[in-house]
Amino acid sequence: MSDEPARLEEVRDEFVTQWGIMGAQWGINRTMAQIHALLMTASDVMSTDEVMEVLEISRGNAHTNLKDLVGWGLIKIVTKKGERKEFFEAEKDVWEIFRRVARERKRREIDPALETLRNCKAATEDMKTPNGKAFHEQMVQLEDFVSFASKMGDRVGTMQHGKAIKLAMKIFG
Amino acid sequence: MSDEPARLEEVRDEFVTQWGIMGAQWGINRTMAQIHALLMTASDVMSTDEVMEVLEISRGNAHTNLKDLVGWGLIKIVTKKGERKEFFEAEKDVWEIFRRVARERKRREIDPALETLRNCKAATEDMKTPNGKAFHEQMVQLEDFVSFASKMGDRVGTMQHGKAIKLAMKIFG
DNA sequence: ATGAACTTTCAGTAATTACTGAAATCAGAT
DNA sequence: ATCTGATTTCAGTAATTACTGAAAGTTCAT
Repeated sequence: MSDEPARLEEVRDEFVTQWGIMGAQWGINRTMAQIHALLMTASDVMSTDEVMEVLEISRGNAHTNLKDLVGWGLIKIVTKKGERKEFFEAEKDVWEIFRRVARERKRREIDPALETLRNCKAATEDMKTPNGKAFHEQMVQLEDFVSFASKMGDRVGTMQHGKAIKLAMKIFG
Repeated sequence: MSDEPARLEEVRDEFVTQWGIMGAQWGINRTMAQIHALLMTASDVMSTDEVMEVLEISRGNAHTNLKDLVGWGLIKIVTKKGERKEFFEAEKDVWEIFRRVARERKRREIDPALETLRNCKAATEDMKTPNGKAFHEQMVQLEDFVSFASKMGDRVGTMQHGKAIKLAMKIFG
């Protein structure tokens, strides 16, 4: 039986790899998801150089993706006193991660879709032909649904963990 | 003021384009999303050739993406009697679309992630070092959350529109 | 069996997206 | 002002993903 630290590294590697694949299936890029997985399971903050080394990626790539993760609110920059370098630390609370991803995806994906739907709805408001009316009605249906999803996103995004758990129990308990 | 059919075509084009962009931001390919948008707003079934013509894409491309959409359960093949050709028709009910997408994404993305998490959890079950314990705990947290999400997906995937509305009202009303 | 109408596959190519590495820039210490 | 240790940018390149078009396959009528 191999020693524990070595086994841990192996398992962690598997996790990082799979998280990367998963990220890629969603719209997120593989490296960004891998860095996130790495930091989520790091026992301490990491520097850009450490990330570069572990994942064997270039400085530019590491830099870009670390900053993107900061943009998503999934990791934050920490500075050590006396050190000039930046270090990174991931949010580890799962509920918090979910909230931030939900908020960000809503902002980037749902909101623009909603705008288009509203345009298309408005532009066909007054149509009289059966086709025009049918199209308009489809836009109404979509807009209703997506704006509902958007509101849910807002709700969840501001909900505390405890509240969410209670709510979940009520629904699925 | 231009005539209604022409205006409708313009608006519909905008919708198709934007739906394609949205699809691309999610993991779905642009063309597939465009075809879906096209069929969702079609007043009648469409053939492969019609789709090719409207979107100006090749036969191979149209074919592949139409079949993928069938695989997602978002459109279905209809045959007209006397005609040998296949025609396609989209599910237009928004709730039904949502259910099918939820079901499919769960199957393709959530379930495999869950398997990895369970592996990583099991592989670190017995660890004694602080790092091993911390990693294990993180896997437990993630597994709990993702399996919860998975269960939600199942629930929603089998829920009827009316039930869902009532539930939503209870939560967000 | 032959052929017409249609569907499916796939090798080659185009388009898109991600990554590298080196140069430019920045910020604090001397 | 200069140097040092770091961050940021970006032109060029690599990798990935999507698309084309033509050939092969299928199905049904004759």
